[in-house]
Amino acid sequence: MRTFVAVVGTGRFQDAAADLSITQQAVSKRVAGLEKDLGVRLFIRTARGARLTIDGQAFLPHARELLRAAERAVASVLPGSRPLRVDVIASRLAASGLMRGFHRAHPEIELDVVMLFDIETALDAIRSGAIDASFRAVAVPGRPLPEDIESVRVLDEALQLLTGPAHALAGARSVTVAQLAGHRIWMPGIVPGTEWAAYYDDLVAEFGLTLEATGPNFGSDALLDTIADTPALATFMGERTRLVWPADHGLRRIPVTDPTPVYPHSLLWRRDNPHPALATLRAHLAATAAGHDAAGIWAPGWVIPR
Amino acid sequence: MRTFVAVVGTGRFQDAAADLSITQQAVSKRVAGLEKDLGVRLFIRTARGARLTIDGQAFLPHARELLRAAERAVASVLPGSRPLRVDVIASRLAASGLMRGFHRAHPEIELDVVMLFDIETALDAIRSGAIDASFRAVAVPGRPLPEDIESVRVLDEALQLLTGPAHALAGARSVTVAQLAGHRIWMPGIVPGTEWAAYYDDLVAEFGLTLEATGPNFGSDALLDTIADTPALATFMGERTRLVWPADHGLRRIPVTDPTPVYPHSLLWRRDNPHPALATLRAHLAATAAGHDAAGIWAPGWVIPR
DNA sequence: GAGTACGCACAACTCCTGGTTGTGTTCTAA
DNA sequence: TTAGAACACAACCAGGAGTTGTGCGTACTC
Repeated sequence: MRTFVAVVGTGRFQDAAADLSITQQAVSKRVAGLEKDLGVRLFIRTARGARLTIDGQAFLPHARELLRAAERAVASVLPGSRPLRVDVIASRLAASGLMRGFHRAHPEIELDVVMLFDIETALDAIRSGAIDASFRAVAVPGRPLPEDIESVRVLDEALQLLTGPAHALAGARSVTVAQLAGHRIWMPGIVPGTEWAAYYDDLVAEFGLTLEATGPNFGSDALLDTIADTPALATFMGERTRLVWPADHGLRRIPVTDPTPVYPHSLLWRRDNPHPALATLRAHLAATAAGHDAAGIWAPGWVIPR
Repeated sequence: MRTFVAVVGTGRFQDAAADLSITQQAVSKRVAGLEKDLGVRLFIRTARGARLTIDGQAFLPHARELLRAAERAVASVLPGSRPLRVDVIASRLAASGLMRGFHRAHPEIELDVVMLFDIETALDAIRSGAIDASFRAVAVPGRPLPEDIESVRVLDEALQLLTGPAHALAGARSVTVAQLAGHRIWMPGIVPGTEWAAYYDDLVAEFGLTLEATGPNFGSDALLDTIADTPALATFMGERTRLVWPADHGLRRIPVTDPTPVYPHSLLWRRDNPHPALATLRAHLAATAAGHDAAGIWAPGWVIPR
């Protein structure tokens, strides 16, 4: 591909060869090989150089795109000036949505999103510089943040109940936490040992709910399918989470009150991280941050107060 | 890259090797080579397979994107079900803008845009199946369209005068063709022998204008630069053509009247071309087609009437 | 807690790919 | 007609990428 683009750029096999520091014959072989693989002729050879065929013209932008993709791939792991690398909690919550919003607002900023196992892993990765920032609930019970890590609360996301149309609560405009006792709430994909699991453990302990985390996580499609079809099951979902759901299969989102459980999202980063895009991300989140009134909400006691 | 993605997919070097029909050792070597080239570790090897490192997680989407780009590149020249391939006239006219509009309306349709030399080349390419359609002014003087080629007029684009702020006509709200006599109009990049050149030849002959096509075409940036800075020069530009011009350097677009020269764009295609996207393109153009009232416009006599 | 099975890495070897040098062919311009 | 420019073909060579064979570490099992 590189050779093909080089020939297009110079218009001559010879000059491309010089650019690539190989012989003209090698260029000829490479192009011939590419043409053979593709099954089409890419250049019209003339006595004054090489012109693109129509197939070559159609192929060219794709070849350039491939080279750009290769560059971005290399850049994504290049120590030094690599893209901003942010860890988001793997859940049906809004963190990845916030990053999508940031990307829309700053499409010029190269961004890589990863999902780490839990906050301990994330903190290690932040301290080692493997990632630049992390969206998490700060912190795990009983363990304060290390002092070289900074954090700022960026979003309190209320949890809503998601039910199918045949669920007993499907018609409710809102439900209280007390009303949820006795109903089966299905939360597959919660990994024990994560701060997300700790959050729901506390929720269960405090209000006597019935959460089932059984079964493997087949992805959100399968979850929504099951919820829609099973009258006895409901699940929790962040109010900001966008569902990818074909039109309307009758799924209901029902606000939870008395109190409203909120999942507190914080951004964590290392105090001395010099990545220029990190400041942009923090500014963006500060501008779009949203919380809830302290009254009537619930969060685990170990959450750092706003 | 393919090997890397295969290992991610299976979670085990062995299984990836089976998928790729090579040995586990070869997979190990490939991954080790990639890691060496990149300078980072991509997998954490365990006794139960291989997990991605953080770098590996960041790298993965880029690797997938690269493979998709490679697939699209191959597809672009694959005989049979390749993307719709459309030729647009290389000029400061609206044809490429129309294709951008089509792409916006139908982003799911794969599209390749090429620029052929002239309408003769385009007709040959249409007949041979090398391209599916062409935006052109039909036809060259004195030569009718072959009968296996269909055409439909999709856009009459009025020409406007483009001047810098210091040009003598810069303040005019509109100019007549007669007023243009004596002014130097600069049209670099017109290739002699094309139907575009024929159009301007006719325009010059009929109204006694002074068109200068001298000098190489350094691209539209250089052209606009020169126009903005040179009081004695102006150029023609299609009314629909979008300028890529930083904010406002004082360039003026001035409608031309008495009569208004219009450049007639037609879509040409081979009657028996079965490409499904071709019908979509024709429908899109029919829906967005725009013309001018016949009164007060000018086009060369050899243009096929609407 | 020892044995075993599994999974990846290393070593040695082979072969083919991809490079080089040398030469041929074709087109163009003087 | 001839000289030069540009790409293709042929022969050759080296290194890379594959194979087989083996070793080592880890985790499951009895």
